[in-house]
Amino acid sequence: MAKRIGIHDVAEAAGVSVTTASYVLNQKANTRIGADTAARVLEAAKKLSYEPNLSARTLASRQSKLIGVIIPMIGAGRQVMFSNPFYGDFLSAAEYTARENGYHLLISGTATDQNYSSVVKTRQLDGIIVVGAYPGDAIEEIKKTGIPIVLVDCYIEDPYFHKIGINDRHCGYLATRYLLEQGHRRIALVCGEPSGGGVMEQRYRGYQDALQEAGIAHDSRLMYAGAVDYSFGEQTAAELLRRGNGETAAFVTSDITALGLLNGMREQGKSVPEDLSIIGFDDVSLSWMCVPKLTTVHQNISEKGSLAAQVVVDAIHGGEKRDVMLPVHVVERASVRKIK
Amino acid sequence: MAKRIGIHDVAEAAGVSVTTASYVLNQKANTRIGADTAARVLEAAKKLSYEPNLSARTLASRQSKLIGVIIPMIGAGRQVMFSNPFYGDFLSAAEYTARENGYHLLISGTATDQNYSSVVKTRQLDGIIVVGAYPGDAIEEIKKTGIPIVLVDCYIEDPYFHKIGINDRHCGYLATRYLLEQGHRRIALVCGEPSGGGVMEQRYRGYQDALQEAGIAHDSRLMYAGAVDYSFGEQTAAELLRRGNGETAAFVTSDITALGLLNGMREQGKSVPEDLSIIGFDDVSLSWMCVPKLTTVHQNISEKGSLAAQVVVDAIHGGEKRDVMLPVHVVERASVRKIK
DNA sequence: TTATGTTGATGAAGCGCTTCACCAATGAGA
DNA sequence: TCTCATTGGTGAAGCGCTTCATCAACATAA
Repeated sequence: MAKRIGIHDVAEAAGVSVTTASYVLNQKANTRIGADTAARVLEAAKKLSYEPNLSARTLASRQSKLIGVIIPMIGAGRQVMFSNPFYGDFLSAAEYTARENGYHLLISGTATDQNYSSVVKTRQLDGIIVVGAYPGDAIEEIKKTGIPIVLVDCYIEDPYFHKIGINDRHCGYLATRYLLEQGHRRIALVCGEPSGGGVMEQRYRGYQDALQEAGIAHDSRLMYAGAVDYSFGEQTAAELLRRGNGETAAFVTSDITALGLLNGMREQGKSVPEDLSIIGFDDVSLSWMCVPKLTTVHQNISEKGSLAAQVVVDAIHGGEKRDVMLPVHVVERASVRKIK
Repeated sequence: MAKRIGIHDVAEAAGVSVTTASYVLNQKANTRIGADTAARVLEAAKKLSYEPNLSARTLASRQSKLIGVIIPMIGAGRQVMFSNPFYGDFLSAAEYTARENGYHLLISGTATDQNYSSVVKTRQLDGIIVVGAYPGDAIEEIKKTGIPIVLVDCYIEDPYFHKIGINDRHCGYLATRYLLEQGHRRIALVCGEPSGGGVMEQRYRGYQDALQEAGIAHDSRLMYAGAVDYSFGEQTAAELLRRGNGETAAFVTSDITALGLLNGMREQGKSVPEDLSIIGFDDVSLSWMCVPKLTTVHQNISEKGSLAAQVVVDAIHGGEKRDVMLPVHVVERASVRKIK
């Protein structure tokens, strides 16, 4: 383990003071350093392959260059954190963009919404990204620390937060209208808990909007609410057949659940889209990893992740309040059939 | 943003010196502090809801309580980092165990094997977990930093590294033997690049072992080597039918690829397991998220992730060299049929 | 009595970096 | 000539914590 080389060594090698080296290395603005001096420092740093000690930097500057990510709905224990591939894609993109901006991501693994504010403090997080929080969650606690917070897919009214999301209500409307356009009249809604002010509630409303527009009375017997996972979709297949309400199509508010429903139907001896048309939501990779490929509401998950990182970085640098709505569209594949 | 309270405040509140507070808070051994004094400090810390500043701690103690994770095969750009759900499960478990031990995980998102040693230095990582590295990778660089390194699913002969894995060769043998036991004779092998000394090579060998044991000559025309992803499996379905070598079964060395093959076959108008039996590898959640459910070689991914974290933590604390082989077994589901 | 431990607690020196306040030198303006 | 900016650069004080060396007080052994 070679002797760790510090800024002191760089300064010495370049024949300048530590202060000067620090200024150059940090490309500080409003600080007058001659071009040639700067070049000398940079060269020395490169030659010694100097790597700054971030702990020291953080301590002195009060900036950790670390961004926290909270995903409240992740499972307990050491179970499936990314059961929904949405998060994998999201995080991957966020990580990339954060890194490009000189930040690292600290991902909260367990249901740590409670004690996450402790991490914020101990690790001196510069900013934080929260995905899918419901009103009433413990974000308020973090808010107290005063760092920028970006809410993704959250419907929390508070000007303090930056926001990124899609128009979930409109999405629900689009998906349902698409089904209607294909001639369907009895349309099931399979979704996560549609209460509590989250995205599910919005998508549910959109579903109602479309039905209403088409002059179809809302029939609560066509609603199947439960978890946002594969199993619920699978169970719903059985339940749907048991109830026998004659649905010809289903709007499922997440691809993972849609996949469960699709496979569940097949296990029940039914086929998709012949016996039931299905439209999903998210357009995760899973949606084309099945037969038939899933028709779904596409949202650009990578873009969302990347933007979340960008917004939080900008906010850290004093950027203004952001509130972004990303575009979506229905992508037609093979799980919906047209009926005359 | 309330004034940040430090160890100084705790010490003051407890009426002791900062040193004493520090000793108590860190539960330092070999340090004589009276029980009542310790209690006072702890109480003060709790009352003030003191959270240590990890940067300061890291700087002073040279321990970051941060563990790096490198996954070399992740994609470029902001694309799919966790395209293979294996990683999600693995990381989730590793994160949990690390956290339980007072460590956080720093996950490398892009193909940073090159510059990762820079992260090791700048963030002062205490240890590192490397998944699926091939010999010749830039781990040597990191090795120079002297921190404990745990290699997961790697076949690199070097006593410096701790190792966790499964007996991939035996796994390949088990999977193939299972197929043989079900009466199959012409068995395709669909795998990632079986060269370069990685797990794929081992599984390939196991496949050969089983064939040899059964007195079946190895037929290279039954081999399909390519990427470890869904698309390759899908393509292989077409290729397999094109070649027309009469395989009745396939051993696919990863579930994600197996799923691609399974769905690909269906798209080609064939059915599984009637026209082709498939056995996968890993037993990721995807393997039961399909119809028919996938027969596969089960490995406990969560256990692997958890153990990786535990081993690196132990190593940081001076634990001895570990070299663990986790057990595996074939889990029978519905993608393999018995032929007489 | 003195020497020797033992227990409980502390002062102060950093860890490697940032940043404020300040300084020396030079040029411009009057 | 003197003053006042401007440019280029530096000294030193921390950031909040750990940890080494040291100490006071008291008990025990000789």
